[in-house]
Amino acid sequence: MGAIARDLDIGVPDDFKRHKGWVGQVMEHALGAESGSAAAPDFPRLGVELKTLPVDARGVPLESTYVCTAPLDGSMSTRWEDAWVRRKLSHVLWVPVSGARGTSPGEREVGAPFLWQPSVEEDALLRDDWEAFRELILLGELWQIDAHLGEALQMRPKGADSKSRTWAIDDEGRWVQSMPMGFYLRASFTRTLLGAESGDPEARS
DNA sequence: CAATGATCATCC
DNA sequence: GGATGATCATTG
Repeated sequence: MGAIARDLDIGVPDDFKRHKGWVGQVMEHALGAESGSAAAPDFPRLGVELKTLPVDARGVPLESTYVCTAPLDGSMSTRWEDAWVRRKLSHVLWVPVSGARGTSPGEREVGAPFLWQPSVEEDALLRDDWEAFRELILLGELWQIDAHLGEALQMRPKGADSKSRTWAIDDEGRWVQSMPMGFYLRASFTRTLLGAESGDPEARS
């Protein structure tokens, strides 16, 4: 990663404490992704999202993967087919980047990227989780939501800090201020995507 | 504030 | 050691 960044005249930080998105930014630049912070795919003409995936030396994901914000204001779609989460995950170019926690950004190593489209089974798994979250969100039962829910997809806070607030609708239909939440893919799920690539039979099970 | 990009810090 | 909840930077 350090060599790639230097080629692109991008600075190489000593750690991620204040540069959490650095790997993703460098890869976007390196691969010619266009969108920046816009709500569009990284490769608009291809409809492909780019996601880096931190993995350890064995190729096992170390972190969950952010997908998108969860709308808590009643604007969430009713059908999975229309879900923003689903669109974002319909075509993903995964770029594994190795380095255990503590490995400096410049020392991280890029692995073999692979283009992924959810299989029928994966789509169904994501759909089940999403529909359960949809129920809680649309019923306004936000207090029931935490990161323990969901087999593949989970919901976690997604704000500048714990004081961040967004508008939501509670269980009696009232507008309330609530913590912004996002959808994330569990590391256990992304691990199954890498399994077929790793050559490790155990990783596929 | 919300979208993009994620990892950190701490608890279990 | 892994997962949860918190946090950091940047852009429009």
